[in-house]
Amino acid sequence: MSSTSGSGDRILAILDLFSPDRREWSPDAIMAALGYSRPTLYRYLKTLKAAGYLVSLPGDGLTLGPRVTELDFLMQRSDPLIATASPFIALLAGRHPGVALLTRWYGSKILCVASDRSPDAPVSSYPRGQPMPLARGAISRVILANLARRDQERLIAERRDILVGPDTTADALRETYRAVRRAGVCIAWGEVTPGVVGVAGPILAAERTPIGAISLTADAAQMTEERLAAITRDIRDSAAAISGMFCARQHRPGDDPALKSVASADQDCRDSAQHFRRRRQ
Amino acid sequence: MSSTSGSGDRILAILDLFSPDRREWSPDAIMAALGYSRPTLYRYLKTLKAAGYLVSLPGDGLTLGPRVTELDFLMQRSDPLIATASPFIALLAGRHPGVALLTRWYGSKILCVASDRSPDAPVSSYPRGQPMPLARGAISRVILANLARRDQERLIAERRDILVGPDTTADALRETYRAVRRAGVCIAWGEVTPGVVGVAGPILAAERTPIGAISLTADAAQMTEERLAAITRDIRDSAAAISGMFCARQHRPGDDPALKSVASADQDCRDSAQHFRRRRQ
DNA sequence: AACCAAAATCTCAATTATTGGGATTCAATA
DNA sequence: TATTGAATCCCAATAATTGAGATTTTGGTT
Repeated sequence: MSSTSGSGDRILAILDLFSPDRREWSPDAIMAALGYSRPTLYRYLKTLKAAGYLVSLPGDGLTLGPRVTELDFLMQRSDPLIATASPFIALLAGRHPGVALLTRWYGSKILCVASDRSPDAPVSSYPRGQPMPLARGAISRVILANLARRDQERLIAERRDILVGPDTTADALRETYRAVRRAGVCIAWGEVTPGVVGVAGPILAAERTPIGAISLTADAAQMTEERLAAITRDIRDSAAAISGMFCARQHRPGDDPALKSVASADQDCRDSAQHFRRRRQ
Repeated sequence: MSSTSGSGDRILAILDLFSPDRREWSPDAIMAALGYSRPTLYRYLKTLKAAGYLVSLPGDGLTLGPRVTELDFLMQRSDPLIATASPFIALLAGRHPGVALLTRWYGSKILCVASDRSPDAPVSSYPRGQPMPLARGAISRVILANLARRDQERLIAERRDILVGPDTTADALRETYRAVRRAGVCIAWGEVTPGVVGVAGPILAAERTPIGAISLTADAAQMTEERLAAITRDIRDSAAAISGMFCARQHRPGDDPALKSVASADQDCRDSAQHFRRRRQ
């Protein structure tokens, strides 16, 4: 990460200030937080406001503006990963009572980008758009486990504070990751939400780097051994199928992979999964 | 709009390329479209990709990335206009069969930022995130009608192509706007969607500038005169109430106006509307 | 209506950070 | 392994960004 475009970074840094804890910022607060001079900041704000990324509040304050909604609307229809994975999510939620999620890995964050739930599922606490914890749960673990060695090490070093705790050493982590990676799936009991079991599989891009995960969370109290085995199998197959289809996409660019039906997803799930796993060797 | 931050604008311009018609862009296409040099473009792209605004597709292409989803998630919970207007939208959709929308005006676009529909409503073609046409429909007209004189003129001049057509002169437009402004509400029959009637009221900020609109669209075939009168009254009152509440907000900053119930919105609808209209004189 | 304080914008010189041509490295494919 | 195209690096030139301070605008108050 050598050369970045400084000015652009400084503008985007303003958007980074907005968080669930602080959804309104005054110009002065931004100045203090980022150390920009007044004219410079107002120039940046003019740009961001003109484009709709920020809007003024009555009084003096700023919040995120409608342009982000517009972009998200587009993004939802643009991301081929979402298009590819949607039928699988529906399939999972249809077969097993629970909440199926598609999450994406970016920067060093995990974000839910699509979800589906069975009619009788407990309400999910992680709807679309919600960042997921990096240190806990099946999703995060299955992603971290599939990182390239050096990325994994970098992350362990950088986020030592949250990844390594009183009951986890760095070495234990590495061992866990190795096992998860080999298994191709990860199961976690009540790590994110008590009383809920989560099963997650990795979505891997061509170079074998994880770009996201597919998962199902279900009520732990109603979980049986067979059911868990079935879920695990479905998750693993779905993850493999999605990975394979997503990579294959590159050969038919511009081809809008019209949302596939749940039925055909089911088929793909069996077919592609095998092919893909075979190729992995 | 004299001094803008050039570098930042050039970065954001990249995001503007993405549209429903073209959701994938290759670096070369961007270079051609915007005329940036190769190193510069790649620097920009690195910034945008690192922040998650763009992601690489398999092959070589880029699409919008998960960061916009994250921001939208936040925005939805940050925008006090949405918080203020939500109960009114619910109220409208509850009282009248149809689709109630909250739209925001920014730049020179109209965007739907929240919606609700009655159980028996025909499906809306304008969900959250969807841009609305500038030249047709009750929403656009009620917003344009309430623009400050010079903004209105500027817009008429700039978007002459879509605003002034074979059956509309600029003067007729101005006259229409004047009438709509005076009425405080606008009704349009089948302009956006055939067979559908739309009623919209303006949401005005402190300085009387429109920042959005609240509207209800309903099946024209099932519309009666009384019903339309009732809707019109509700829309006008809601719009006035929201405008008043939104402006009042500035005196209790940081105060999270916890979502009000539909019942209390109903009350506000009557109360505030009168106050606000009185103040308008 | 006139006034006041705070917010937003402007001016402009200094300088710094950005730019782009060309060379180079990296990565994927045959 | 050779080959092509994509992505990055290098570095001097320059054009664009920056910020102190002055100025205007805005919104609220007496």
